[in-house]
Amino acid sequence: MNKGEQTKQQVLAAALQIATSKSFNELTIGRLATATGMSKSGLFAHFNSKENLQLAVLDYAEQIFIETVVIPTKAEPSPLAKLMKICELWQGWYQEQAYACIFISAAVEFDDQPGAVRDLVKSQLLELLHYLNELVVEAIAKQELDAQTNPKQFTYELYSLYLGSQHMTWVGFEDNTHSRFHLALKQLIERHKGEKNEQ
Amino acid sequence: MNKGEQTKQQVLAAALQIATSKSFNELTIGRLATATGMSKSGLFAHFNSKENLQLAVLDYAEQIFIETVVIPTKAEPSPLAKLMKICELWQGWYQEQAYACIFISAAVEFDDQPGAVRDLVKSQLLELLHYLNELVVEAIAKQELDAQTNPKQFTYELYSLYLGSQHMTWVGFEDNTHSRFHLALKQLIERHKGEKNEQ
DNA sequence: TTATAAACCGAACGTTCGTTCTATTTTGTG
DNA sequence: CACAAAATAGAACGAACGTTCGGTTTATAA
Repeated sequence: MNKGEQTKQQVLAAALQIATSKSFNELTIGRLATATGMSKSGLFAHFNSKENLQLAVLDYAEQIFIETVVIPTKAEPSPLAKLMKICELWQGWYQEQAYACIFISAAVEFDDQPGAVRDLVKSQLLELLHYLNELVVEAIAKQELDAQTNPKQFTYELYSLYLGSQHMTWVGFEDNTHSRFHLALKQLIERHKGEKNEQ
Repeated sequence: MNKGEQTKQQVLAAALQIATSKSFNELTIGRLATATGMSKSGLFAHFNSKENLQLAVLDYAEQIFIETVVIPTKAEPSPLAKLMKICELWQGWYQEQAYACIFISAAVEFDDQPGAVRDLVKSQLLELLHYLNELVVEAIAKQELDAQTNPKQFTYELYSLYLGSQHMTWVGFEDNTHSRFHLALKQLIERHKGEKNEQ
């Protein structure tokens, strides 16, 4: 690996740290330069624009997200087990040293300003939803979930609970062990498991 | 009403417009001055600090939120009807000209920076949750909902769906009529209505 | 109507922002 | 080792930020 790529990785790691523990607005070139002990211009040369830096950070974050919560899932024996494993790893992902998942806060911060960053965040989140949905479809195929289960509806409700778990924990309507989240999740799955249920 | 209070209200209206359609970070004194046709210093004199402006905007937003989605609820005959009415009005509240509810985006923007603004947002959101929870408790008392229903758990799941509806709509996993949200809501309520259900 | 207070403006402050230059140092290669 | 290329630094830019201050206009009450 070049010297260039090497320091770029270090810069990205520091940048992700800032964007996660603070926010994307606070991820400024000057601050990042200080954090890495570089000069503003020296650091800037790696990205050539603020927008490129933001895009690179999101790519880097996705890479780590995949390593941290998607890859470990592959070992699970069945689609439903994978799904549950993701839910478990999710909490650790965002809660390491931040209040919220970086993709979600990026979505909120960029939702109103058109551009490449917004487009990337949107596609990343959509990709995750599609992956989850795929697992749900597979779980139905393997009869782990009810045949009448609407996959997208299931995915929608599952992901809503994930969103809820972050928000509620921050606001103080959930404890640190996420017990409400886990209970809701358990019931969501059981509801789509056996016999005939509503609709 | 004084001249002072009068223009202050106009300023707050413009400020809320900016904070809603753009974001709180983009609510800058210079921009707000331009939007209202005032000078920076003249406008500044009404608040004496940026933080006071932000606090004032949140208060103003809460006021409008109450007028728009809480007050109209009072006319409903029962707690459960009130609850459903709120869910209906919610969508119109945030979707007027923004992607997200201002309180939620404020929560994300300030979640990592301690101070009066963060404390206010947190208390406002918690207050809403407590109000919802109160309605659930009343609905149980009037036997509109199952006696075994855990109110806070119900509130948690209800609000998670609300969070989901915003996020999913933005990301493109929900249609404009919020059909998944409404289906999930309907099933959540029916699940806690009749006979014996899970847990 | 006149005096006083409230409201507002214009200019400037020190900072920080993203970005652009021109050097200088460091790295990798023949 | 030498030399080109890549990486980094330093200084400066125009713009925007929040804030302060002195002065001018406007509203309000006697």
